[in-house]
Amino acid sequence: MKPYLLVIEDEEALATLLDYNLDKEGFRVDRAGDGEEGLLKIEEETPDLVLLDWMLPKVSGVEVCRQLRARPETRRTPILMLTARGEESDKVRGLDTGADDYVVKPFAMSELTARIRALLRRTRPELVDERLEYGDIVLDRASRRVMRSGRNVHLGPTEFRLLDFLMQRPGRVFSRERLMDAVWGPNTYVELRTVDVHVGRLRKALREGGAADPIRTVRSAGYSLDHQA
Amino acid sequence: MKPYLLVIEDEEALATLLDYNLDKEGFRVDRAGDGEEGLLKIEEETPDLVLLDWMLPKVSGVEVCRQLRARPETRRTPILMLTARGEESDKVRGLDTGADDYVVKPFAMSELTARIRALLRRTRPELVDERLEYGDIVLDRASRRVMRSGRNVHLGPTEFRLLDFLMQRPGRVFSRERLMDAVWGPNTYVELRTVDVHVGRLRKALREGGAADPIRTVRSAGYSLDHQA
DNA sequence: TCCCGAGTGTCACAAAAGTGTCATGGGGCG
DNA sequence: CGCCCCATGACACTTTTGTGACACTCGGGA
Repeated sequence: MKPYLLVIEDEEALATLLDYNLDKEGFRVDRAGDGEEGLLKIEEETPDLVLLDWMLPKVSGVEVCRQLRARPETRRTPILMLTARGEESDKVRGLDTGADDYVVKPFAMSELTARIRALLRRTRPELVDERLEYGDIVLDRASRRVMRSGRNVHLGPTEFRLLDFLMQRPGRVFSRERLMDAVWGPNTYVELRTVDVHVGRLRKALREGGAADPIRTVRSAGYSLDHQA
Repeated sequence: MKPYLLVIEDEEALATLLDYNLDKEGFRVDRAGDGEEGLLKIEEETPDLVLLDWMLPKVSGVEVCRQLRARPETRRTPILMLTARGEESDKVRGLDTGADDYVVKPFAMSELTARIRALLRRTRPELVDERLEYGDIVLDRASRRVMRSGRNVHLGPTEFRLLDFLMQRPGRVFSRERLMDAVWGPNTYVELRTVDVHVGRLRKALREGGAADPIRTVRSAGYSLDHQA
């Protein structure tokens, strides 16, 4: 749901600051203290964007860049470099290292988030955009509205979050546990079958007016937003 | 189907935590309280990866490492060491004990799973990859879909797991016992012939639309996913 | 304060989908 | 030519999912 950023930065103070501010801006943030750790975390879960310090212990920023560009899963992952003033700046400016953008320390947090959003919009618009679309379904976050083929669909808050989540990765199957975590929050104690009920309600609302059911049930696995069949 | 991890750790609290979290991450986990028990369990069933505490009663972590490296079945089994801060760290860091990686306690669960996945990807990519292909058959774990020559193939949960398993080692022949273990789980009491029935159902589903039977029956031995002779 | 309506979480029961066994009939292989 | 060994349809049984009903909570308004 939230964009997932990985901050690879060895300077503890800066990392904490970034962590705090980016979290406040609505990003999910994880942190790595050096290039090696960063690469590992990336392997676990591909971030939506990487904030990368230029100078790093163990594996340098340039090297991390190179490796990310070499892997198919991360070839298109945006990389934003953090550089100190004067630090190899010519090379960085050209961005021929594979990074997509850079900021020079010290920088204003607002400038950073602006650049982050710009990069994200380019690669994964569904993460920052106010509106998600799938087939004839449109979900508008700003106005909290859902339309299907132009017709307004009324959803309760839970159904709205559920659809929002499903629309971020259409086709992918999510277990009830996963949906519970994503939609209800990770520390909620609710009957798992409650997910079924809400999926049912969402389905009913989306089918209003005779449209096809856009949710696929995968027996013994979960649900996905998907073309049937 | 699920990667099988063995946790060798004497600290009850940590072991339970690991058990719980790794299970949630989709691994099958077994636990041993000391090195001796660990070696026994490994002999019973070779794990896909071993999580090994450095300090252990009876047989130490280092010794377990050594013994695993000495046996052909486990020579290539990845070992991830768990060490307390400062504990023999130089020696561990060099990984000259035979371990493939290590984490220092206390550690974030996300870091641990990242490293586990990284190691598994290195040795057994088919265990963690999202998509398997063989000939014109594509199995996508994320969307839980199987396609043959672009046509969607509907499979029940058991047939899906069965195909998943067969696709991990195409061409190789598996006995009914082996398939039973892998697909039904090691503690299931079901008639062996049931495998035949499910193979039959899988075949039927895959032949849908006139395609050739991709499963080879090896008389008095088992089945394999294979081009027919 | 009290009432009301939208939203939620549970349950129970029905329906759908998937499973395990068995019996029967072929077929391959010595 | 016989044996095994396998393929397969039938079927009773389980498991999993869909859904309507219902009781509760929580903010507004009146």
